[in-house]
Amino acid sequence: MHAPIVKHITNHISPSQDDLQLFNSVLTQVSVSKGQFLLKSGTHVKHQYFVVKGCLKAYYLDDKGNSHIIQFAVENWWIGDFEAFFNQTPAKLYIEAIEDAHLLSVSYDNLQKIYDQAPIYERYFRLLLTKAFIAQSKRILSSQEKNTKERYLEFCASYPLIEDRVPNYDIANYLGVTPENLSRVRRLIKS
Amino acid sequence: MHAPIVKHITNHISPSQDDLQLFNSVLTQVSVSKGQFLLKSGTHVKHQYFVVKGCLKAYYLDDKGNSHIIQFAVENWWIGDFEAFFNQTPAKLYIEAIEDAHLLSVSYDNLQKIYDQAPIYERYFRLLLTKAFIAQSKRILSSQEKNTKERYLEFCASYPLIEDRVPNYDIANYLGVTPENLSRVRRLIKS
DNA sequence: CAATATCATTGATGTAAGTCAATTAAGATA
DNA sequence: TATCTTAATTGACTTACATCAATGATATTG
Repeated sequence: MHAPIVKHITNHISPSQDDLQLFNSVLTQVSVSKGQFLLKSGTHVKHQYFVVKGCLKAYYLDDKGNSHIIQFAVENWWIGDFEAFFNQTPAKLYIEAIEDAHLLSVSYDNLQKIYDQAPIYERYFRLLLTKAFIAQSKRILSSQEKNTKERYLEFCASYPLIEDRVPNYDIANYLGVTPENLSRVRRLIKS
Repeated sequence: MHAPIVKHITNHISPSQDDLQLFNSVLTQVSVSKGQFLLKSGTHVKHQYFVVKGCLKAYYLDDKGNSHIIQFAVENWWIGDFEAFFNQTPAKLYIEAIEDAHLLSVSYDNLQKIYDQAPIYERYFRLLLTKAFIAQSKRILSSQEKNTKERYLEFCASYPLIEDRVPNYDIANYLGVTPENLSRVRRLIKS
């Protein structure tokens, strides 16, 4: 049994031992070292990933070649190209390790099997999605009502585990501002 | 049986007649006329709403008194203060009818009951949430990589049913720009 | 059908953040 | 530890969009 994910699951739902056993039976261990890719745009998305150890980023490359970080992930976060996984269409995202990482993966087919055999996992992912949806709503609101300084402080407060593990230019990218602008904002905050 | 919502449900899952009967049994009809509120910030959020007829907006009022439209809803959309409903905390949103509207409501307690009695509805809402989550991701990306003109065109293409039923200042607000700016952008598009 | 809000448009000006270019600081590698 | 690479900072300048103020166009209502 993979302790970290079991804990994450039981924090959200109350599965039977059999349910837990079932989920564990389909997990595969994956490792990526810093700078390597867990997923590349254009490829088939077979898995979603749970982070046991390490730090990763998911980003999108637009028509102009600019990257846009969608999500960071550290210990006990799920990461993947959610849309491509759900629709089983080619990946639009790159997922890259910012630190050496150790993950657990679950495949699309196995997940469908699990939903049918243990419907409690419908609830697990419904709850995760609900929380992710709410977090996203806040990100949209924040980008509309707040300036860069406020958004940066909010980011540091919300993701203290991430702030020190990720370069500033990645944080700037996530916030949708330039590294230059974030640098100036950080100077203002310090003084 | 309420035909529109039955159709919406069966577009996503395959419930038994009993499952459908159960869901229908907890629905309540609600009507609001244009300009009236379905929900106000600070109140207890008992329900989520399915739009049978009409058009509504959900918005947030920030510290500075500025409003931010989170969501529009027309026929066959769900609307509500999702976060407050899920956490059963006081509403942060206002939901106001842009047109006279006719809705179906489901209460928090009844929804929990339904989840337990007919787990297939866990799947229904998981699927809805997944789609909403993906749509939100696109909204975040769009606001980062595109200018006002591109975002406005994208909005019109994505929500043709909404574009003509909502005043321009509401669309501007949803896009996070001023009505003046949207007006100028629309002029550029026409010429 | 006036009278009166409400909404959309236009112009003039201000500002936060972007861009481009150079410099300094910090990490990585040999 | 010296070298090379990558990241962060700073300055000068540009730009998209906001703000403020006025006017023109639609609705709404007595």
